[in-house]
Amino acid sequence: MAKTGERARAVPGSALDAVHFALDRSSPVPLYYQLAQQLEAAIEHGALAPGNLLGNEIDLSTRLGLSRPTVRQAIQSLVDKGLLVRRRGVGTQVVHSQVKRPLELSSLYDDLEAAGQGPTTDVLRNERVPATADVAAALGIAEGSEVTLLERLRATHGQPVAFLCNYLPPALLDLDTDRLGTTGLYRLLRSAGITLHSARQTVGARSATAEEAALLTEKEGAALLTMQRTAYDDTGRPVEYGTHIYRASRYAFDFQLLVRS
Amino acid sequence: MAKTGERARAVPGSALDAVHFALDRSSPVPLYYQLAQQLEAAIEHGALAPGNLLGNEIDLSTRLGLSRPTVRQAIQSLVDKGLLVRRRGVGTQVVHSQVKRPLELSSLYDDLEAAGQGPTTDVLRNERVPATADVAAALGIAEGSEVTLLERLRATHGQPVAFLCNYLPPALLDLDTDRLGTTGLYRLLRSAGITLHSARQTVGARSATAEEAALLTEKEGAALLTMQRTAYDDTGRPVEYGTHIYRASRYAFDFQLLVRS
DNA sequence: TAGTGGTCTAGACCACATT
DNA sequence: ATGTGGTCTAGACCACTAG
Repeated sequence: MAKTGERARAVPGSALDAVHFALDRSSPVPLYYQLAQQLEAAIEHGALAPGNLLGNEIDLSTRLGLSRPTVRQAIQSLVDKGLLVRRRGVGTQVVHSQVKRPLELSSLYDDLEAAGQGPTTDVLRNERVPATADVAAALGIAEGSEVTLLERLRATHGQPVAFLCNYLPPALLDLDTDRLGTTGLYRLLRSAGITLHSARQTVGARSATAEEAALLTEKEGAALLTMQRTAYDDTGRPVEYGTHIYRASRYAFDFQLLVRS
Repeated sequence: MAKTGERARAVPGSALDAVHFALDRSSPVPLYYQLAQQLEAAIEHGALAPGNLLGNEIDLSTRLGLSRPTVRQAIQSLVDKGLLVRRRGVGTQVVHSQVKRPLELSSLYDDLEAAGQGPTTDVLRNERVPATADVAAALGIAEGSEVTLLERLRATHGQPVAFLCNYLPPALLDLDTDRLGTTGLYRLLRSAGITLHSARQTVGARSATAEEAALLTEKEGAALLTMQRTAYDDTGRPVEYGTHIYRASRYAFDFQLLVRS
């Protein structure tokens, strides 16, 4: 029925034919994940350029020796990441922009470290205190019950950047002051087996009080960026409540949002 | 083989037996989506309390007359939303916190309206101008090419809240100044068939200049919250670039993050 | 040992967009 | 009319967790 008769179909090639995929069925890594990673790598390093079609899922699955649902699962994970777009009746293509960094629960320490700023941390306080009303509400515990209070001053190149005040539920973990001086709180939580899952944040601004100004070596009345955050683990239990203030002259939040369909 | 003989198994009931699910196979709405919505409703209105087990997926699927993959798809969508947690060998349960609002590309207009603040908008400028270097870079177009410039002052109860400056790519759409006075930009874009997909934001703070102070009826030097945002559609093409300033005394960003696994 | 979710298969039919 | 992704089925085996 094909108009071109027996001639090989001059398909666009889908830009994916040149890419070699190596799937290891004996690996404990799921096949859909292996495929997703290799697709992502192909996009990242340019083998798949923005706008390129991926080729239909049926062909892809037979070519890879996988079932269509498995291939779909791989593709879907990249769609969720914002790297691919599906269009019914058209195909799947690479998004046109270089959107890369996903949204993250920003860790100030990691942010600064990634920027090569060599962050340092002074632990000002690390002790148990009774929970005030706002802290108790945020952590979902009784007012007056004991919580860990953590006050830290973070700096880069000897210049203060932020004052961090955090509260953790009782008996969650023992925080080693020494280790807090050399790493971030979230990394410490992670290494203790606590996986953060979500957080509620409020970001605002206000003028520095005299005390805050002295602490951060700003002038009284200087603009400060403020952030309150309650973080939850994967079961939805509050893990941390913090009140942070940042020198607006030296820090800003930078993040990427993905809109929920 | 059951130790209890013919007695009905005294299963915990899974708290889901009492919930009635109405699936309409003739509806154009996918079955997995119908199920997800009804599960979410059950969680929202308390029929499924935090910590409740959902019951295993096989039973659930036979009980609903669906296949397991379909039920899994419904459950997975709620897991992605952060409402459910899966634990291998244990089961699926409702998260322990009342995390509700997902992360959204915050629309100031919608935020204020949702808060019952009855926002008003003064359109100060709505015209075509040549793109400056920063605007051109953000929108991925040539410097000097024509873009739509939009300047708006937003207020509630007669009090200014924010000054919004936005740039849109050429020929994207014609913005009706009258409609901009009564709704938000994002809603206008949406009704024009443009679906936002992701955005890159930078949030900071600074002290108000004399002009800004006058515009927002603040004192010179007052703390302002600043936001720059580039928004992209679902193909990754830039759709809007904006520079906003907010009175810190009257506004803060409030949002929820979901950590990517 | 039993039960759970995690993964995977090999099909099927439908809705939508393009030609 | 054709080709695409969107949905759905009815199984299967495995890995992990619990008692």
